[in-house]
Amino acid sequence: MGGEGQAGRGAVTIKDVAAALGVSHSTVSRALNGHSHISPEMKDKVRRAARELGYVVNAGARTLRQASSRLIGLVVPNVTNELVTAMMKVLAARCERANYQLVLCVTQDDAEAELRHVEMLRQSRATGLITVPTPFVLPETARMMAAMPVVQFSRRHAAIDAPSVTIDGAQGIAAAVRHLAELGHRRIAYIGLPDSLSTGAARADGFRGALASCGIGDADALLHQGQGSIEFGRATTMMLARAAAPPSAIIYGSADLTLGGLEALRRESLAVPRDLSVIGFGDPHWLRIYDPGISTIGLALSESAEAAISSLLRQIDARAHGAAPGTEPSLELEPFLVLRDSTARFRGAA
Amino acid sequence: MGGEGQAGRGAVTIKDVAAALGVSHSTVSRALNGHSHISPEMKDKVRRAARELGYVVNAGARTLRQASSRLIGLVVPNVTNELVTAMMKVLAARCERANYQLVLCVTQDDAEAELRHVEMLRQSRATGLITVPTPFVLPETARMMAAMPVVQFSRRHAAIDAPSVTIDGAQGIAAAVRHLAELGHRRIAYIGLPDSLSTGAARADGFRGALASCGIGDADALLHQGQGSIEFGRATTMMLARAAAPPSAIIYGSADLTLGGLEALRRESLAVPRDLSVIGFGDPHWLRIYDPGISTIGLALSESAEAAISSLLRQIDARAHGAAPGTEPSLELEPFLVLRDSTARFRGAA
DNA sequence: ATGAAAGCGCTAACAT
DNA sequence: ATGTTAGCGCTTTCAT
Repeated sequence: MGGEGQAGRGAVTIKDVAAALGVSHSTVSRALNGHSHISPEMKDKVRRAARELGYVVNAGARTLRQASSRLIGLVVPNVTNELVTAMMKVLAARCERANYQLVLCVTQDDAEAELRHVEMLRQSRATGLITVPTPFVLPETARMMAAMPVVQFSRRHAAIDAPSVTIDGAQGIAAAVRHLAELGHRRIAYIGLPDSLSTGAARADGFRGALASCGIGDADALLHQGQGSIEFGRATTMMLARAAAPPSAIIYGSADLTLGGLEALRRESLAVPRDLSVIGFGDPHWLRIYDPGISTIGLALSESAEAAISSLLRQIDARAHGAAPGTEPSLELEPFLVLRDSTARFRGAA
Repeated sequence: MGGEGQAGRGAVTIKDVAAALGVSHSTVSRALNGHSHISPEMKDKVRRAARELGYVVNAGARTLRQASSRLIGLVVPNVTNELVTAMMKVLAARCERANYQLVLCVTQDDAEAELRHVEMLRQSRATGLITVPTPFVLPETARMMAAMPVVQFSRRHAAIDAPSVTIDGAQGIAAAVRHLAELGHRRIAYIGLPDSLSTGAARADGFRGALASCGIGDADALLHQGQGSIEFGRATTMMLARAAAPPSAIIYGSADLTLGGLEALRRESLAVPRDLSVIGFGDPHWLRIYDPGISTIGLALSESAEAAISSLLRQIDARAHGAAPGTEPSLELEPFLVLRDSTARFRGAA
């Protein structure tokens, strides 16, 4: 049934199909691409012949002709973050429907890797890209990005001249602080991401600001920023739990930090929320298996992904129609507090 | 500082660089690609001019010439599975080093989507692909795959003529059963994936076989297969816990089922392992935050990913050297029991 | 060491 | 409605 469908050189081309039918190759092209002035029978004959010969259109040749490929880049630091997986999922679906291919680029937060990836995307004439930029984007990277439709997602970097879709982490953390303050807590700790990440800086700011506006001073002693690893969350929580003057509540600044924190709390057999109130960040399903259920700062995952993608698609459209660029607005979504059973009224020194 | 670096038509080409230097465009090509017979000074001049003009090689044109692109496809049902994320991570790293781009294709276990993705990969002359095949691969999909280097990962499908790297789920489940039987358990339940998935079928087989070889009959009453969702794990666990004759132990057949199960156990306040022994599947970090720590069937994640990638790369190499195909062996890795504190000696009726 | 020229597979004028 | 032709940007002979 049909030819061998060889890849590479020697593959069957429209010329082969044309020859087999005794027509010109442009007729084949037209038929295959559903052009207007082509007789239905011819269209059918061509279609049939093409599939019988195992013809597969050469996207490269088409790209060369049309000067733009149907690739969309997704440049992310890792592949396990909640926001990233949501983005992959939604973007993959959208790409499939719109006949784009999704090129996944993992930077591991290495600026050089980021540059190499963006370079390759430019080389393959990617239509656009969505990026969670590394902390220290190279000037060259920013310059390359300037030449294509780009959306910054989750994080943003000043050097990149592209709209962003982010989550208002400051508000999220502030809401958590306020909730705890209302419950009477004063010694509230925050374990978060480093200032090098735009997300880390914003969340820490939110923490400080909320503390101040709640009339709680001496923020810094309870503010811990470090690598966003499970390990750091665990170690810092352990340290805090064993401190001479432990906090009565801890807020986490990322899902991994929360995970490490919960592991530490279980090991230390801390009674939550009796001895310690806890608020996590993000809402992975496993927060529900901890006993008690962990209150947390929820993020509108697919919503933010959708927003970013729409922004990118609008830029792509604008470019296709030769419209003026630079009008795309940035967006900052509000997170929301998900209250479960891990916070309680402050009941005196632990 | 350099030109605008326009994308699409009007971008600067080697001809522009050549013109600017008053040399021929083939000289530019040679210089840029580091060919042998080219003077060092010329190489330098060209390099400098290229970067000053903002030249970016057109990968499409190169592909057209060389009849193969530097794309590797990863075709997966979803993007959250432990094995899949491990694969993405490892493959992304390998691709970056070897100058490939990783095209992520998410099928959602829909055979039609799978076909469309594989078709697009063929069209863009992808060098090869790694796939976690859908349960019901279309003949057309299998045929397209026959034309390129392919490795099946985690699952395998009979219609696809390509080596596979899988995990011996039957062994994993059997080991879990044996462990529980040694602890005196007789009423052992298994909650797993459906038979439509090769993984689901194998694991269920392993369960039945181990039960029989441990002299425990009446398997079917305690064998529950269904959608691998958190919800199914939760509902089935709930049902089992409340049954007239509940099991004294439960084994889960996927990480999501485990997650749902643990949620149910927490809700029902079942004492693990006193009232119920539990063994999970896979080893996501959150198994450590449940109290007690959950014993589980551990998988060699990166190892299996590496193996699959190596197999693919070997096929690609072989093809490049015109070697005979079809000699690549399949591999089945052994999972291992990770013992924590969720299993205990059977102590009579609950 | 460099230049000239051909051609990869396709699409899109421009003919007819 | 179909055929002819040119050319996208690149690599690669074949000359020189």
